[in-house]
Amino acid sequence: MKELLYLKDDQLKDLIEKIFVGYRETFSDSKKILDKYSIGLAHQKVIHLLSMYEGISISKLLAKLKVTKQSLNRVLKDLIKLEIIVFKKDEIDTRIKHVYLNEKGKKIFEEIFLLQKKRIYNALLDSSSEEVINFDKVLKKIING
Amino acid sequence: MKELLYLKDDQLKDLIEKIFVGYRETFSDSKKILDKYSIGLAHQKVIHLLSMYEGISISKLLAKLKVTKQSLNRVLKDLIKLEIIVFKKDEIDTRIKHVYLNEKGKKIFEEIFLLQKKRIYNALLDSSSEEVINFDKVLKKIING
DNA sequence: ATAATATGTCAATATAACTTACCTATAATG
DNA sequence: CATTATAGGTAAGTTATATTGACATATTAT
Repeated sequence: MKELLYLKDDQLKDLIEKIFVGYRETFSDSKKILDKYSIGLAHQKVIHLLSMYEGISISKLLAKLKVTKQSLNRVLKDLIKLEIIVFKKDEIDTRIKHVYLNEKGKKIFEEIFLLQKKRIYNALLDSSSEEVINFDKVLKKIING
Repeated sequence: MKELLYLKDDQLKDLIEKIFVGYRETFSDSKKILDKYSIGLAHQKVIHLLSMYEGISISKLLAKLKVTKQSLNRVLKDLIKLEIIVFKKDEIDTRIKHVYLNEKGKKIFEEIFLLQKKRIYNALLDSSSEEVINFDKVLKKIING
């Protein structure tokens, strides 16, 4: 954007609203499935990360979620009750706990993801690969702020 | 993306995580200012929309926020106590209430926005105008699902 | 031996939202 | 004019998610 010399506040406000709405809609499509298993948005996020990062440690999960361990533990306890996660101690450093979705957990994730990904999938399908690459690029820059 | 024939689940998972992180970071930069006025994220969103849509009606505000009116009213009462919003009845249909930020409200919004926009501003500044246009395009497609 | 790290837990509180129910005022429509 | 719809408000109780602060245990690193 250097060539434009300025970025108008109105454009920035508009983008901020869109980031909010995009997030909200992306994480509300799968609500029916969450209700089916009596879990919520916090559980969905944890399951999502467990699917992406199999065997992630508690501290890394905390770092990705940016919540306190008290908050995360409530969610993990619910997922244990649901019988969808398992833990394995690190073989070298036994303080570290690795968290995994079991088969049931993976199935439930697929149920959630099937609904959630539709919105993104359709948006990308309707875009050129360059548009998609640029979307990803800018989003990454926003995150790395 | 039609030319690619498929979109991998891993790419979609990654984007969904980024959408979450992008939202969270975008709405956490201004926390210090919110604390200063003893308000929270819900208030920030309302103030943001009032800055974008001056004189918006209650029902349109509700539609944009997608919350219940009980929830919105808690926030509006706090903003009234803070003395930063005013109402004007619609001249034609007096059932309709238009909501405005007053001068104090506009100043507080600017304080919040100054911190919040930096992240987006820098990301856009570091991008080509085509990247920015494509980011906006894809985000719009995600929203309009 | 001591300090740091990884994790867990108890208790209290805060924030933002929800459901259910009911209310007033005004406008639109037959 | 009577009825219905719309715009908005309110009360009570509840839920979801997160916080702070304090403390505890096991293990690893120095």
